Amino acid sequence: MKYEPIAIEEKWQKKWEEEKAFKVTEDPQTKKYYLLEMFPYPSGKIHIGHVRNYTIGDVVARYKHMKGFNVLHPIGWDAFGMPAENAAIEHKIHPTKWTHENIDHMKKQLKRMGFSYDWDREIATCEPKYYRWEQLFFIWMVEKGLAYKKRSSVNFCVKCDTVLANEQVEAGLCWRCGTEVTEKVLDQWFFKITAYTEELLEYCDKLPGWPERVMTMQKNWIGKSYGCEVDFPMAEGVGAIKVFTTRQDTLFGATFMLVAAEHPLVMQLAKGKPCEGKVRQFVEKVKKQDKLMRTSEYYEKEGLFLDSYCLNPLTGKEMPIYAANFVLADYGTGCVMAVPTHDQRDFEFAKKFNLPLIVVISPKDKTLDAATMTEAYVDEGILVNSGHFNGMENTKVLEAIADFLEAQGKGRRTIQYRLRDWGISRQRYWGAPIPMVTCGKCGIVPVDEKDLPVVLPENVVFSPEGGSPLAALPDFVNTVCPKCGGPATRETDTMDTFVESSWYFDRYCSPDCDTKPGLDRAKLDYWMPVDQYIGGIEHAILHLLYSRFYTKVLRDFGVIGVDEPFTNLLTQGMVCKETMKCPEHGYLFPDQAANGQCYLCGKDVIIGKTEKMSKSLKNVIDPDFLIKTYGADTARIFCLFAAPPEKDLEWSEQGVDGSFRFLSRLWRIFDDYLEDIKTVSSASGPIALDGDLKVLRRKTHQTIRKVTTDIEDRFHFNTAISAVMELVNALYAVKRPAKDNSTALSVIREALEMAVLLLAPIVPHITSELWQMLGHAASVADAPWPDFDPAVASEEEMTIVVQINGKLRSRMTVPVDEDAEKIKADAQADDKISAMLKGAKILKVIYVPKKLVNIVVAQ
RNA sequence: GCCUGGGUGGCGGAAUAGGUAGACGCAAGGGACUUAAAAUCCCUCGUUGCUUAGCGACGUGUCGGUUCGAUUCCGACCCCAGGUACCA
Repeated sequence: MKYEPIAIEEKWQKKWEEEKAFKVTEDPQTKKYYLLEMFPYPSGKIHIGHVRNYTIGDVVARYKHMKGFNVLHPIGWDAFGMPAENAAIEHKIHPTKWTHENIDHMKKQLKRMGFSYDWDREIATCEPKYYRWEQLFFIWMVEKGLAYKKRSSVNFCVKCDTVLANEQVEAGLCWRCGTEVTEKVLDQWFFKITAYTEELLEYCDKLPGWPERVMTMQKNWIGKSYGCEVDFPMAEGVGAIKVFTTRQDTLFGATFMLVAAEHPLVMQLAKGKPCEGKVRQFVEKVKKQDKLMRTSEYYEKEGLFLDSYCLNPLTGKEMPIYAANFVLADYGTGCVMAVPTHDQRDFEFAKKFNLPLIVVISPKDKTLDAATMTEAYVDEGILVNSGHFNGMENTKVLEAIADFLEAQGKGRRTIQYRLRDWGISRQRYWGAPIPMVTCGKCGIVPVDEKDLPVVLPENVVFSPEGGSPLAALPDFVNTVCPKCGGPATRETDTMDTFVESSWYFDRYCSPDCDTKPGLDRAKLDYWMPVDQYIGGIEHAILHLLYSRFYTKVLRDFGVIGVDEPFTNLLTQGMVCKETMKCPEHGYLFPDQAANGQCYLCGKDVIIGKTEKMSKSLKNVIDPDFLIKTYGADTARIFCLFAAPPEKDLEWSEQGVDGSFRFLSRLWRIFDDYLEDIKTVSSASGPIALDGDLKVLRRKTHQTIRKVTTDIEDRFHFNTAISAVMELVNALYAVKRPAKDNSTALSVIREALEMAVLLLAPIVPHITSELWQMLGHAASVADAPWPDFDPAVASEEEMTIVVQINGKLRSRMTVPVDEDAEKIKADAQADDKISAMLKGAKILKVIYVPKKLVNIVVAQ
């Protein structure tokens, strides 16, 4: 009988669906395991990146189930977001329709992959029954001061009359019409994530199940730094410019002051002075520069003197004040003291504007001359020109200068964080409405809890020059004030989609709960936290940090009982592919660029950078062709075999044949032995064997050991699969035993059964079928994970490598329990070795147990 | 730019606590079976040299260091990828 993957897969998928095979409920008697993969945005079709992510998760879910856990493995849809709105503008299709069609299609694709989801828990974040609770939490956050409004700037295209996402800005121009992007200041809603900074930071060291690198990234993102806030009094008039610095050791060398161009202080200082007009022009120009670019080391440093001076608080010297493009308004105080001798950017600026340089840190081995310096001296050294701090090491003087500033009342120790509050306002349609109302009398008032949800209206018009569709709907905008009953207007901004993804894992625990607060505490207490979260490394900071924050907020509301949402995190690498672009028609899907030419105009396609697969870059591969040609099992094993999960993968179909061939090979050897082994039972316990049967049985148990640790300890499915391939190769190598040799056939049967059990989480369809063919009534998915017998798995001999001065010279085979001294002696007595050692002086002999002997000789 | 990772044969990768570099698979070449093809099975397969059943040199992005011994640890550099707060 031939391996027919499509028929087998459809048979088992139908059975799983009918039986709701993966439906779970709380069971206090069984240990729970909550396995979660990051839910997908319903962009249209699943791509290989999804297949990889969800296959990894499915293997772990199925493995844990076989290990006896009560496994929660849910799926849903991150259904709000910009692509739906873009589709509405470009293809005149309503986001609701577009989203639901995409969900329907992608759901079929996921089911066709055989993933073990509890589909009864499926959620879509665009449904009012989901986001109504988010609106409730929003109101509570407003009450607690955790959500507030403040002025903040956005990218804006005047022609399209719309706010642009960073992704929609291409080289400073609007992606749709090419108009230059401008800055617009709006009143926007923020979540006060900074209220939890310290706790978020503290728990970075309390989550051992997270990858070190993600924690490092989050810590750096929060960016706690210790320093001083120093007052620089204005030379004329009153007041002082406050500056945050971590380098108070260089304070005596501060010779001028830099203010971020967009800082309000800039226009205040220039006001009424001859330079006012030029300053205004400069500020406008800088606002258009990309923030990333303008702070870059290589970007032209620009500045403009504001015709004002402040005083260095320690030297009393006058410092000219400049507006500068390389200082950012939103970090620290937006003002920077410039120390040109010890900061490269300040140095370049000083040279350009011919500003004074004072050396305050001197290297130990030479003297610096400010007049002849060609670059800033940024290393450690001894303080000079720094009053009574002269002679002290700069790294040790930080505390002393901080004390001095505090004593003099000229500054104070402060802690500065890089983390900013989370701006959640979006001037878009396809998102959860913010449940607030503006009343002329009462101000900004929350919608009454009983009036939730504020449902997103359907009857909107989309156009490229649209502005916010919600703001154009009088029926939606005009309402009554919940407080005074007078006329009022609704908030027309919607929430950032990261808000939905900050609590969807809670909702999965009680997806149908329709009583306040939408989360059933008893069920959450059973399932939460997520035991294993799996998703792309690209979410290392934003999504994961926001989810951690939101969890703490919900905890403080008493809605949930955990401090952190995810106990263990696996960040899988991305599936990447080169991008393809037509000079006229923009990015192209792979099948639109056949033969290197655009399918529309025939122009040569430009091959771009290799980047993560995403719909906006169109460098996606639809896995349908894999499933159609080879079946879901091949697609699954191929994705896993290609690389370990945490590694990035540049997409290539090379090797998919090999994966299919392996499954066929497994099938064939089963088919071959099936008649002979049907009636024998699988080998178990100690059996006296020799020859290739002994080798096979040892290999079988070594494979169980290897696969178990590869999955359990490090999720390295590629090496687990290799190990099973080796076992199958060993099965092929065994001489066919006679039909009445039941001992031999029981060993064969054991090897075959173990291969099926070990592969069951990876390729569930073929293994279900083979398991059934062996005569098992129960599903392989419910079979217990096998244990190995250490006695059977152990080797009797080992290979010891013999080196001379670290170079491999010979090998020998010795019993595993051989005495160390005997091994060392035997190594030196070895024919090849003794010949090479003739006349040499042996300095020492190193024996690394079970590995090698290294004989060190005089050269 | 900044923060975080990564770089090993023709290709994907393996080497789990510093100890045999290249497991397993793909591609390629050769052979068996076949009228033939497909499928299958077997063999070879890092580079290079020599006196070629064998023996040696070189080899894990580049350069340097630590060590008896470095893909693994340290330093500098190059390249690639992710994030960079409105893609998700």
